[in-house]
Amino acid sequence: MSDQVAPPRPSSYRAADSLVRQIEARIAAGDLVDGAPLPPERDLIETYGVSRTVVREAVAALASRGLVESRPRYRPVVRRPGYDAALAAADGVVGHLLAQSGGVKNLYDTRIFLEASLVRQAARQARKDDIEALKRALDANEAAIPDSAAFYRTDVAFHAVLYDIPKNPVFPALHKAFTAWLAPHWVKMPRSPERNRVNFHRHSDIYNAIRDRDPDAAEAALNAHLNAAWEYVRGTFEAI
Amino acid sequence: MSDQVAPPRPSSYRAADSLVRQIEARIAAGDLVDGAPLPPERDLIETYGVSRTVVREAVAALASRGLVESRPRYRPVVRRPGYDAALAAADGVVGHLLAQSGGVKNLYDTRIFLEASLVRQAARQARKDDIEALKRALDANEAAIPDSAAFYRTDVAFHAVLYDIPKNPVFPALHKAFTAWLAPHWVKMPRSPERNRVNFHRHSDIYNAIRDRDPDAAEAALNAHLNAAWEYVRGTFEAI
DNA sequence: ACCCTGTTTTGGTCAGACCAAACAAAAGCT
DNA sequence: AGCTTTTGTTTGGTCTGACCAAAACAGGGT
Repeated sequence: MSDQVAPPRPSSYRAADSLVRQIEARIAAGDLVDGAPLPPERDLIETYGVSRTVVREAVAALASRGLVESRPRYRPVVRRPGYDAALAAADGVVGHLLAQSGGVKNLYDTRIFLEASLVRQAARQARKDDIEALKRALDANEAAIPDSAAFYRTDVAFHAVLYDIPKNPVFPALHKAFTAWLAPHWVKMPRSPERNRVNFHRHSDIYNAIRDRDPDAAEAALNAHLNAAWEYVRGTFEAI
Repeated sequence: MSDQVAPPRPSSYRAADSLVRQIEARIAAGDLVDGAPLPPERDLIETYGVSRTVVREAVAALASRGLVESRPRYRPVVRRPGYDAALAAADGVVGHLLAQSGGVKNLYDTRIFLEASLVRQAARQARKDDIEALKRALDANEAAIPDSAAFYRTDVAFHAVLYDIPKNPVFPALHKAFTAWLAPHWVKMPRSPERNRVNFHRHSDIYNAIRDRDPDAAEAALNAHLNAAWEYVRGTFEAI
């Protein structure tokens, strides 16, 4: 009865890799649905005829790929991967990159570059409801000027609308990733209602340019906005 | 919900996590140099006073983060993370995304968007030596017209120059990632000297526009180029 | 020097065990 | 009944110790 169910031992490749592929297939096939817990490790042992070591390694690999979400003592939860999961997988490495010299600047420059292109695109192709959504985000931003915490949230939300306009799910995922990665430096930036008001006006400039279908003005406004913000953030890690 | 890209650490007291952090620190501190093999598992057991299980889990986690490179039966090799490692970490998930409906299109659209912005930027800010490098790549591309395999390589190399112009290491990493992810579909695209010649002329258009400092023309040429290419690629996975 | 061979390392896998947190059901209280 | 408490079970996390096979190493013969 202690006979092995797994017959072939390829011996050149890891058993865990094989298990990973099998579970991946089950997720892709819908056998393991999103949100449902993964079968217990001991069940997987029987099902696939491997040792617990292999199962655990496979689950860990799945988790690192974002296909399952495993909290310390809970059953791992299956996650059909989304575009944000892809970026989340890069999270660990990005942490190191940010710690390296110039890491924050490189990433932030990339964001500015991307976002400048987004507003340019928006000025040319945004639909009416996109512009309305942008307006709503702008209004919410204005209303939050007195409250710096709320202002930060509405600030992020305003920019998020920009990433939604192309209707490509990659962009919102990028926005989430950028804000998550840069937030640690961001929150250290001094904030005040006065600064909030200035930032709101920058947002307003961007909105107006998009509404007026002026790509160059939109791009210029956004660059001015984010470059100014950079100056404020830079002070928080002069040591690097 | 504040669904973060980085899974918030839920007061996890996993021994492996602690080990991961310690080894990370040693890599960051230069104690473990890039390219050197990681200490044997049994040494780590003694050094950190944990079981082999924990050590192996930690090494696996490190590997998934791209901090070490572990082939099946070799000593893991330390890798100081670069920007491409970050994208490589996302590789696993991206594979699933590409398999999903519209996945390839979403990613390719993102690439077109990015690259269009790059050429626009290049037309405005490329330095003389950038333009010379582009010219060299273009010439190599022309010379390779008769040889489809060589043409593909020089094609990629030409686009790579575009990503180098901003002098931001994030972009070349993105280029590597994009080509790696899209290559499987790309190689299935029918190729011929005639098609190569057409593509070369598109490249030539892009180069000329950049040299002439005409952002709009550069962007238009690139969009025409990549959108045309999409039409050829699309046929390779109509099933999706 | 070079190639072959036997020994030692070292990663990969397995088995069985224990603990503590999470979960679920039964028991107790209001 | 409805809710809280207790208890038993499940399940992930860790440890120990062992074995195998491939890689790295050390000699030995040519």
